[in-house]
Amino acid sequence: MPRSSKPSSADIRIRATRGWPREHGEEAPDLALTGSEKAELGRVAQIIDFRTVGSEIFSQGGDAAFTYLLADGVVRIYHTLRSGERQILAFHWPGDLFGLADHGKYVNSGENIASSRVYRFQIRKLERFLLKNPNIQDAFLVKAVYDLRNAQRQLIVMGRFNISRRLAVFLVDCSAHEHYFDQSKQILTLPMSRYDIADYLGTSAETVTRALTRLEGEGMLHRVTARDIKLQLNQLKAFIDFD
Amino acid sequence: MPRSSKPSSADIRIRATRGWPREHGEEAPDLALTGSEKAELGRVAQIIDFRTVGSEIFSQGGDAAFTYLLADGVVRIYHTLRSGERQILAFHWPGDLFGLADHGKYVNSGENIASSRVYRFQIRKLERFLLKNPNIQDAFLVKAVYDLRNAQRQLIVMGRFNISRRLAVFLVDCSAHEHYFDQSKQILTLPMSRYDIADYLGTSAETVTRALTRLEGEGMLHRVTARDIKLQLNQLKAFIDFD
DNA sequence: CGCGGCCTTGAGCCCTATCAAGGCAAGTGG
DNA sequence: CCACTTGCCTTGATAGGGCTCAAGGCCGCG
Repeated sequence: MPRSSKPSSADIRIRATRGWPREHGEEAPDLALTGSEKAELGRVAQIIDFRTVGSEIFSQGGDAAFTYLLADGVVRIYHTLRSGERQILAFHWPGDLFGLADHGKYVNSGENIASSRVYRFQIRKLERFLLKNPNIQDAFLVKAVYDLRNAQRQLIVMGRFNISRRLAVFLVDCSAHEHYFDQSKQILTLPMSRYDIADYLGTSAETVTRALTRLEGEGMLHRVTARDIKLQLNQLKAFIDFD
Repeated sequence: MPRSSKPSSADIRIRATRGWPREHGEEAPDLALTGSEKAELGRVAQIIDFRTVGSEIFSQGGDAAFTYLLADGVVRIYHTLRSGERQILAFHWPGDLFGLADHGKYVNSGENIASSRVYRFQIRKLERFLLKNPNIQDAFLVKAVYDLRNAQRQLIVMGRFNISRRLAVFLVDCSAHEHYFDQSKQILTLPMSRYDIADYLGTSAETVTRALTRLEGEGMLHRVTARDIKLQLNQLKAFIDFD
């Protein structure tokens, strides 16, 4: 059951770089918004808490009233085909914007896969607001371009990598998010299931498991538990051999 | 050999919708920019002609000085991996913006695959210009989001469709561009090779041919010549069964 | 302690990649 | 005007990666 509360602009952040993520597996920094810009943005926002995992934040085909900014937690964005197949298009982490719409309808669905806190902006209000605040509008543009680069990167991964490499890329990407990666132990705690990973990588849950087994056999990782995975980042990055 | 000339803002257009392409296979309309906005935008642009097919407009890893807007022709955007494999990320048609960069370097390469005319904007100038022209900046934001939706759509296609369906989607998408699709004869004239299509769909040229053979066998299309293909759009769309 | 969801492993098959070779069309030079 | 070249397209044979169906194991929770 989501609860909404008054906005506190304190921790408004939009995560993006003005370019391709630098060192692969490094978290992108926040865009530079001044305190007063954050405060203004906070004024057009509501905060909503999603405590229970797996609640729908918005739904494919539903009326698109809001654009969302994740403050805390992890969100999966997915599209469902008529056949019932599901493609996960992105996992979103704190500082990400989401809620693409078309002609007033959401194009995808969004669900939190960990207890989450989101800001939401009424789309019409936000549009007017951005037109009056070119610096903030610029931040949104930079973020959109950043997401576009990421989507293109994923297209490369899907188009040219086998499942093992796709998985390796995915794990390294996840390791960029401090909250889920214990730097000292090098242990990644996955917030999503094998099915989620499979639907993101364009494969099946079984194949994800098998790819994990293979990577483990190669000594690139070690499954402490199903969701806690010790990574050998250097080996994984060498294996990925991106670019 | 590209030739540059003075900008004439007459035909500046940015093709995008504020949402997911409506009827699949319909060309997106231009964003509403006033005549004076187009004129202002034209003032910060140069026009360049690329007569010979296959010239490089910009190159992965090269210093990113410009953002490009296609006035005429078709452009392929691709990324080359260390292994030499190539993934085509997009084909661009008139009204499209391209030239993503990171930290001053282009992330991908761009080449024209048909005689093309492009506007180019010096990136620094463009950024300053957009900050002073919120309506135009808004158009760029809408365009970026439009491209993001398209990239996500392609992710669905790559993640969940077999090659025949990917190809069908591709052909229907191409048929949206009047200049290459003879409405009365229902004949699509492909400006790109089988290799280009393969590298876009994440497969091989042989498999593209085989998929064409299969679709032709099903009566969904007919190869008049290798590049001229008569489409049965209704059947193809039914076969795609998107959403 | 038993249940249910998630994860893992196995067997068989199919789609697609790869390697190889031949066909076709356009352009070139004699 | 015709042989030759070259790039692109098509078809065939074969192998293998990944999907699907099936079943068993593990863990957290009631």
